Amino acid sequence: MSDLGRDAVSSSQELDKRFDPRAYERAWQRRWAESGIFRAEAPSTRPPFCNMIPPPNVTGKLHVGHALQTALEDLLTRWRRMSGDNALWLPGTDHAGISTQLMVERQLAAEGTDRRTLGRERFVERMWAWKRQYHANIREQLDLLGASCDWSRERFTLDAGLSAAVREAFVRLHGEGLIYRGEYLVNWSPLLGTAISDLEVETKTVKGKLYYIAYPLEESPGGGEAGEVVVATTRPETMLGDTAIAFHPDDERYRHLLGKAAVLPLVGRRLPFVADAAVEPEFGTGLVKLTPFHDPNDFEMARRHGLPGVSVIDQQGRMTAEAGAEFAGLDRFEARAKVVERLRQEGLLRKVEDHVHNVGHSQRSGEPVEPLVSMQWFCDMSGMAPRALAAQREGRLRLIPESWEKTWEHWLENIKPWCISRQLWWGHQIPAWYTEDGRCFVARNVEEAAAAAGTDRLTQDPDVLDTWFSSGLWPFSTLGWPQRTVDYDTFYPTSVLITGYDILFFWVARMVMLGLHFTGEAPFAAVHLTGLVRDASGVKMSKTRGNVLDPIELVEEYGADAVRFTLTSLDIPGRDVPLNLEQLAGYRAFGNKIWNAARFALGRVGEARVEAALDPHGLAAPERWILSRLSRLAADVDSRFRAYRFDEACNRLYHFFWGDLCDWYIELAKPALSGDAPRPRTGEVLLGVLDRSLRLLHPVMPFLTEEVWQRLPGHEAIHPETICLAPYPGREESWESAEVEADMEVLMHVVTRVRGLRSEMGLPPKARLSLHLSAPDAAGAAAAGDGAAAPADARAHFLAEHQHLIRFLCRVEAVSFGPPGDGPQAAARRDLVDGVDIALAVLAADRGGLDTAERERLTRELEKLAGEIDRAERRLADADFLAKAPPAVVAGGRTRLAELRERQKRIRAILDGGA
RNA sequence: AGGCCCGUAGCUCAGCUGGUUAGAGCGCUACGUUGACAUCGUAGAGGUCAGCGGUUCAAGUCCGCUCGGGCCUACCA
Repeated sequence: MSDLGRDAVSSSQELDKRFDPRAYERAWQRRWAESGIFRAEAPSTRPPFCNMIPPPNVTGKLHVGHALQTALEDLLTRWRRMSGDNALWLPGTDHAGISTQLMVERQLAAEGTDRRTLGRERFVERMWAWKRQYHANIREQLDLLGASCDWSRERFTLDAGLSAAVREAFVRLHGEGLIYRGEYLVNWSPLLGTAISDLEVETKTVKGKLYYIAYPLEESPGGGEAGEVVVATTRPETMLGDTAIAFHPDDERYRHLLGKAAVLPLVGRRLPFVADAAVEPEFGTGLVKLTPFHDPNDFEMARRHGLPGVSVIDQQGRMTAEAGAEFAGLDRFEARAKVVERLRQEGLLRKVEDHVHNVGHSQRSGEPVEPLVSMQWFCDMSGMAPRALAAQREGRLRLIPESWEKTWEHWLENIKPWCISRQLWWGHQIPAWYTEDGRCFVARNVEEAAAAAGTDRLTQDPDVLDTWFSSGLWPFSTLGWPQRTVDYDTFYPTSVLITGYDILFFWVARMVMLGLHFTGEAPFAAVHLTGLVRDASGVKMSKTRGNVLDPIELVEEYGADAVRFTLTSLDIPGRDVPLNLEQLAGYRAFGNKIWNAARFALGRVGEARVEAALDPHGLAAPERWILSRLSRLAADVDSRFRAYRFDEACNRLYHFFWGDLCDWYIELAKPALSGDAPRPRTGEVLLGVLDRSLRLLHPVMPFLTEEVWQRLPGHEAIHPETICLAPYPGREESWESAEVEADMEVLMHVVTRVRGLRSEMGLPPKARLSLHLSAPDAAGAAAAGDGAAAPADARAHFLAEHQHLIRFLCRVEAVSFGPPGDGPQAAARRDLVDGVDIALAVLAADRGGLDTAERERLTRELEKLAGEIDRAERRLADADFLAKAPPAVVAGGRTRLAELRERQKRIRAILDGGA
């Protein structure tokens, strides 16, 4: 395949004293890419694992949210690849219609031109040039993050294959009557000059006014006095398009108006009264003016009552000729002021109130959306939604975390037609052609349309499709659909999708619906929804706030591995991701720790080599302990990965490496490695543990682990070339021993307590100490504890056997064993931990008195103990507790109480004696 | 209006199916350059787990309510 493993990236075989991710990250990414090790097989006999990148927009650079998703997707892919799966992570980008077009239009504006001047063809060329440039940036950024994508399968939503898939999907849906064209009220963005879907409308709470306007009643035929009615509105300019007035059918105040009419001020149109339950009697005056063509509610009501509508606002947000000569051409907000002014002149403005209400804004361009009637293409989702719901309910599609299920259900149960046409130039042009006499033919291409139309004098529909239409096909269009390709057969349906919850409806739901519709299967078995990345204080990142962090700058400063580890460990289900720099620095320090632990090991393991198998027989306790811990770690990591709890997996990896391996095992190994107290195969175990730790860490920290692993003598026995393809370590039951772990735990607790005593006594650094240990404890609690714990004398034996380790770790001059009374009488301090009696003696010359600070501390300790003893006693005196709690819990309580009492006694003795 | 999430140490957050003494990282304090690491080591201070009530022998952990914060969905013009 390649010469990947032949020599490490840096020429020297030894690890540099300085840890610097920049020295190797880029180089490894390059080597991996060149070697082709991330290319998936098709067909393959290995189990498939596939995840599709949520295609980033080709609008520019990746943000931290992308980095989070990349870290998780790469983690899963690397983990499954090492576990032997045929892993495919398919990369690609999205043409992102509106956003990309806006970027290029901004560029054109800076050059003093615009797209209309350029013309459609040249504009689209320009768009492609942009795409090529930014696409390269995105590839580069994914590389820097260590993404192990299969670039040979890269896709772009506008490339030929995907475009064919889009046309196929459109034609089929149209044939099934699910895509149709019609004139309806849509959300219109005057600034963008296009219709947008419901999802692209953002509701904002704004302070506005509520205008009360008097509408004179039509004079009755008999010539009786007419009077007036008052309606309330937030948008007076729309009155020019009113065609009726409505009230609630039960509203006694207005019932008599049924069959009558009012006269629209300024216009003179006759407005009939209608009764409709949608009217809220409590709001305003209980009378609603109906403007069917500029308000969704009114549109519905007008339809129910067979009322016409008048378009008074055009696609630029200006008043139309139908609004009357006085207003035609005015901007909608100018028109508002003018209408109000005119009403005031006419004496018809009764009242103006401040009013806080919700107004739909265009998500991309920010201005208030204008509901208006226009000819658009729609996709009817009402048949697809129930299938998507069923897939989730029946477990064919898992949402992780599950808390999203209700939201998912709510949206799908209230699905509305999807407006899929956009009045833009960048995107998939709608595959519909019109004859000169206006007939419409939907087809895969113009030839097909011409054949159907019987003429080639055809014009293609100028509109393009909503970006989300093509991305909705992503999981299968990228694999060659509608062709039945080998890739499709090998990888579809895919394994998992990782994306942000903000596009659950935009993208995930549509992929599921379209996937089920076209392929009969949910496009992925699980969706892991990540939170939104926020800044350190939990505030959403935004350019205007200036709190945006660029993932690539973070990689430069902290290294990709630290960025990945940080983001991964912050992926807590159902929570957003607060990113702070201290944390990044902390995980970079973790990298440093790994680096230095490896340096230590490489310098000390002698002739040992990494072995594929490690036999625990004949090993001493510290070696058996670390192997036991390692096996449990591997089991934990596996279960946490499977549960999508990457945060927990990271925490366990971190604490194993730093705590178990560095803080304890390496320290325990030092005396053995330096020849002071040799033990069997210490070097082999240290190297073996390091090898497996690196492999376990690799999916999270690919660069560092590869760089270090390549230096381990004998690593070729695990994989000849790269850690990326080395087997992922699993549980090793023969390594596990609860007994050894329990014994070692006592030893470690004793060591920690002795260090504590030493520090509490405020001794000079060079103070010479001797330690006397005894077990069973003098309290004679007779509590040998539960079955798992060793009998006390065996425990003493174990400690005695490992006294050289205790001496080394506690840095005491001498350790002795025996009944408590045998200890040095000059014992300055005594304590009890895990049933082991500790007596620490100091040479008189090194010892000062019991100072005030220590006296205070001990007094506080005594108070705390008293409280705990009290609680434990009361609990053990409770008959209900004794009767109902499991025996193990009761026994545990007794042991603990005995130990608490004993500690209390000792501390009292110290306070009395040390005076 | 409906739904979801959150309120645990100074900060950012863990705490799985309820079980002894509530954890981590960072920050803080004291001490320490022993031959992997000062991007370090050892020890330490710091929490009435938002509040109230309930279930239970036992509740950050389960249930209800209240308060506070965030988000999503929604056609009161």
